[in-house]
Amino acid sequence: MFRSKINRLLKSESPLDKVLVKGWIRTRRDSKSFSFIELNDGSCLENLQIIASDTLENYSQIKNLTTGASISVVGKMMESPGKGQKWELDATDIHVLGLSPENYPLQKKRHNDDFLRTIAHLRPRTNKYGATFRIRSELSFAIHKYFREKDFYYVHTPIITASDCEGAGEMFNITAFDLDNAPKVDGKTDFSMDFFGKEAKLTVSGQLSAEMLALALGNVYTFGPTFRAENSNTRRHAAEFWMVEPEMAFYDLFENMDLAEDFIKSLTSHILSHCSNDIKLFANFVDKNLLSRLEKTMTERFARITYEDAVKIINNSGRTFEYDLSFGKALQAEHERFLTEIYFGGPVIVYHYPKDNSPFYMRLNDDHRTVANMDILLPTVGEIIGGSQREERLDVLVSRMDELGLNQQDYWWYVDSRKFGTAPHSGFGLGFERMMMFLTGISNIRDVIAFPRTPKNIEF
RNA sequence: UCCCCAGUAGCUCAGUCGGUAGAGCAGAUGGCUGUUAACCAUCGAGUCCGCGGUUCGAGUCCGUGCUGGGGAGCCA
Repeated sequence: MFRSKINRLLKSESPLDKVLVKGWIRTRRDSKSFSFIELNDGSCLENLQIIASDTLENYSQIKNLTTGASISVVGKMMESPGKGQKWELDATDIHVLGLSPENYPLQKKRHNDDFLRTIAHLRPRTNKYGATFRIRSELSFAIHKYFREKDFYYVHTPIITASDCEGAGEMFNITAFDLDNAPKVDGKTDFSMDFFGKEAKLTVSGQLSAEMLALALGNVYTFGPTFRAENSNTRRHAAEFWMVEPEMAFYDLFENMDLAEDFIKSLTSHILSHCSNDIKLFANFVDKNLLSRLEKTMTERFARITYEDAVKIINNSGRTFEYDLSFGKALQAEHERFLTEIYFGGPVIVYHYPKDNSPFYMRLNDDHRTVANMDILLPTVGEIIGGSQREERLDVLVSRMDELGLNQQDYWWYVDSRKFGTAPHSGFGLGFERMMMFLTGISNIRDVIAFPRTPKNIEF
């Protein structure tokens, strides 16, 4: 017999004679001659109310079922005489698939996020985390849909890499050596004997590879896992996270910004229309300002200011900040929050940052002191996008690499792309989990990843 | 890595001045009831995070370690 999903059943226009559902019990209440069972199968936030009559042959067993138990139910779906739900399932047959003893950690009341993190294997069974992971799935789909409709190609870039990309960010080493017995030369590990014949790492970005594909296919994007071995202990950082990195041939910085802004608006709109019930949960219980913030993001144009103007605004704000700011200094978290949460009260694009402290691949501006890059800052989550127009001029690129002390040999193929048919191009990286945080109001990145990896945390 | 906070029943928490552990929820039993985190009664439930110290006596004070969280830095 075909198993129905609860999300489909609840949308039914008419009663159904015989349906089969399977799921987990959220709660059970007794009445005089029957028992109410709230069943959830993960297909939606809502439960299906099951009526289990005492005429069922295994009623004594059913009466002892507790929160968390899994069952299979055959019955007739009819209009519910009670308030609070349109449909209910009058069971003709209930099979118990798995019991849930009294020490089942999840109860029908609210738990806090700290505790749920310690039972990451069970928390998807709660309303909030079920909703989170359904939205995460839908957001992934929305990304592919967006780019497909714009004729971008989805490309896969290596997860194992030999170059340390931007030189920024600690990387995880990977090796096939037995670490207690690795070959050595002059006291140092001899990576020429290792699997790849040189030191290998987990990628921190697919950008350099994606550029090569953009310079062949036109517009491309990557969407995959990224790794940082930074000892970051914050609610916004994880050691393993997902990043979306579009890369577009013949785009300048401003076309790059236009795409990034449209992308964020489109994803927001997609989730609001396709996950409305799940989003309502977050609007009601997690963040009261969620809907107005998302609405504003979709309809209003993002503010755009240069880094230099940002510095002026901050210094003329009349506010005192912990860190002083002048040209050349990095915007601190407190400055970014001021811009996006207070001064503009919405998304802000800050562009043309100082050349110093910028990576070698960002295109040098004509003023020779700034580069053609941009960050997009969102209220509550901070930086969600970092992007730039890439340096396509061979001579400028090479002198920048020299300036920063990078070895050209390590990037020979990247430099090659500027020797043969070089072209202006641009791209950006969007932090997928930070987008999830923005859309749900969830304040900790550990709560938008099923099994998060952070320093000292790899339990699940 | 630095600064701050926390760790008590399966869960959420209380615990006064240092005097030997107590509520709600969950569970079990009984009652009531087309219920909505149902309700009422009864019962069982503890390595008070670990180690060391002060004290006649430590959940409580001191030191230290571990774990978790918040903020900062780094970034997406």
